[in-house]
Amino acid sequence: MNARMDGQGTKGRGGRSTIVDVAHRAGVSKSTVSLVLSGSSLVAEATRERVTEAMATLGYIYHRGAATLRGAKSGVIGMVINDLSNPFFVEMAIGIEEACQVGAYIPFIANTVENPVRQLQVVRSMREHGAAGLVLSPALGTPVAELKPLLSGMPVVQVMRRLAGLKTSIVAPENKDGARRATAHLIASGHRRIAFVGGFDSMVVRQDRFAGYRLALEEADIPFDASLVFETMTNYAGGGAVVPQLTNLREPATAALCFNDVVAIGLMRALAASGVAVGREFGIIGFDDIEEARHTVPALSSVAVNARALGTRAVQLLMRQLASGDFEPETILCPTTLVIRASCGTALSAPSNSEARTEAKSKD
Amino acid sequence: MNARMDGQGTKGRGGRSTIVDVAHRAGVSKSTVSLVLSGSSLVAEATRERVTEAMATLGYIYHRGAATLRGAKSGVIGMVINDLSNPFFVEMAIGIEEACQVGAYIPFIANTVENPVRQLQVVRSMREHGAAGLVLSPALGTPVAELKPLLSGMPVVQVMRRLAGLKTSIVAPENKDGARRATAHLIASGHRRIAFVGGFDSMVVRQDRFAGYRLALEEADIPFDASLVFETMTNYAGGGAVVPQLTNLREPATAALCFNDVVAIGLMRALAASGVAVGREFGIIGFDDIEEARHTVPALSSVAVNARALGTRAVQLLMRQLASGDFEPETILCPTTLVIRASCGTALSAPSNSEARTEAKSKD
DNA sequence: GCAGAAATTTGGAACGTTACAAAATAGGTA
DNA sequence: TACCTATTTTGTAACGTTCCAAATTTCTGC
Repeated sequence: MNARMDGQGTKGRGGRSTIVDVAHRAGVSKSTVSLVLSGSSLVAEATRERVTEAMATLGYIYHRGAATLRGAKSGVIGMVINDLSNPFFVEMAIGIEEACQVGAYIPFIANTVENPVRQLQVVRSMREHGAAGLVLSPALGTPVAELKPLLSGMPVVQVMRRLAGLKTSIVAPENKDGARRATAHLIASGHRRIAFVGGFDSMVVRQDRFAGYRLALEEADIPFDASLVFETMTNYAGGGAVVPQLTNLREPATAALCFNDVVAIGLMRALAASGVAVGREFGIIGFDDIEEARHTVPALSSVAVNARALGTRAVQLLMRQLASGDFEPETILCPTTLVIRASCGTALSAPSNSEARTEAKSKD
Repeated sequence: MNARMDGQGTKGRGGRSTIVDVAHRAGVSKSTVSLVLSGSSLVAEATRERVTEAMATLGYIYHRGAATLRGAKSGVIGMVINDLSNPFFVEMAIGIEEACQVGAYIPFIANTVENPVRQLQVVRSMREHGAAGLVLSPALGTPVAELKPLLSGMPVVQVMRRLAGLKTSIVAPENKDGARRATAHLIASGHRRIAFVGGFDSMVVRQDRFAGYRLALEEADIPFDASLVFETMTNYAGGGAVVPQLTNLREPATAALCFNDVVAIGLMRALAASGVAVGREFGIIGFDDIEEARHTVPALSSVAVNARALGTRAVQLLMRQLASGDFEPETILCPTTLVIRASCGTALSAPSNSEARTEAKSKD
């Protein structure tokens, strides 16, 4: 209408070229460009080509913000992970990504570093950016009351962990059953003084695993001894930290079920450093079966949680809800596998637990 | 103007409440709400409180898409990482996050799994979502021609790796110098047949490290022998794969500088499995100094690259450019440290290299 | 060559936000 | 009280996109 703009580019002044610029260049209306963008079959092949070409030469970039304004779905799934320095969660994140990819969603990861404040920021930010849904592995000590309003109206799947007061879909391993089987294995190998090491009582996951541990004791008529339970950080250092108390028990423990592999490895290293022959004198079973468990000396027995599968299932559930529009909470429990290696010392006398898997030495 | 809407909520029908709903509820105009949102000092304290309260009760969520439409900056930094299953890059990612946090930016991570196609998708998606800048650790084999147009007009820092034809800011370790010092250490310990293991010639990082290796040989007047150079995948398996050829050399090698720690550990395990006493019979030095290097048996000597610092510096640079609006490419090289442990067997006879650090046994 | 159908294309009018200029209100002072 | 200055508040016009109804073009069969 008014004077025509400067030669090439014809950008909308902000540097970024718009759908209108493209339309101009291709000699069509912006509606047509929009149609091309959405892959509509209405537009004629020749036109489509002309438009596509114009987009390429102008370096057009789709402005998703403008689109969501009109109600378009963003195609982004937010994944909020508590601790990416833990290889277990990394593995889970990879599973999440894989599943997103097949569903044509793009995952944006945020690492909360177990910091509830940061988690709040990050969830809000994802929300503001129009994420279609969230996969959440919540930080420890998350204040549910503050988090909840940020999640309303969008599908959320809590994976691996779950918050006490937050009613969303959940994908988690069968923690209780896994811990029960691991403990039963130790018992069947002759242990009766079995410690439970790692985590804090406030963690729901620990509650589950701990419950499995107690259940196995109960089933074997072994009295529960609270002095065998050690709360500690869930990292290498945490595992190492309990050694002084563990070795100073009046009635010594002969084995330990650890909250996770990282704790188990920390414990194993510290015990070895203080002269205890792990595997022969002391049995250890971890939880999660991270990659490293295969490479420690002795190799660590562990309750295998398929982290990748966990992530994958979570996204599949989320995508299903997204597709159906029905966000009704749903819970999926994934089975675990007891993997017997050298650290529990008793591979030979392994009981007839059909669900246990003893790894061949040559497997590595 | 027309009939008033239904009681509570008064949402804009899409479920999400808007600035207008808030304004209505607080009895002010939407302009005022916008002012409150941006923390302007123009608005009276009483009004601000009323508005804030209205936002809380309505569960208002800021629509960043609408804001960017008006030219607002998004406050998001995209971080595109080639491989999050590699602990080195995870550590770097954590550094990136930390730095983002202090700068009040929110990082969104995307893992490209070394897949250039996925990388393209992910970069485009970040762009579409209005990321203010990008920290990029590019995937191997990235087609620069396709990537370049997606990056125009936004500040980008390549970290750790760099693409041959892509002119952006760069933050990288002093690869050449680190490799030179590590090789010199092996030479000073009496080795003359030193292999270079891992990576492919197309990787710029490997070119740098390889150049340092050759420089050290040259400085010691040791002729270069191409049969000592092994190209292989940069993972555990890659390191293990070279053992057959390595042990079948006419003139055997007595030591190896590896492209990175993961390769070195793979090599170490495979050598140990075939009966070679690493540390005594064969010296190995890795690169990156990942956490695991401290825990292998024997402990792995390595050229320490401070991954976290690398990430931090990259973001700092990016934020500086974002603040100044000057996106002129800049290169930052971070120094490396040679960490001598047991795997190169010669800690005792360590040369007078003032920059080398020999780790005390008690350090662990 | 024409009506009717089918295939394409096209103007707006939103969507939720911000910036700007202008309006309203409050606070002093003569 | 009337006037001037600060202090607050508010319409209005974008921003780049999609959607819908309506307009235009291209095909059919006669």
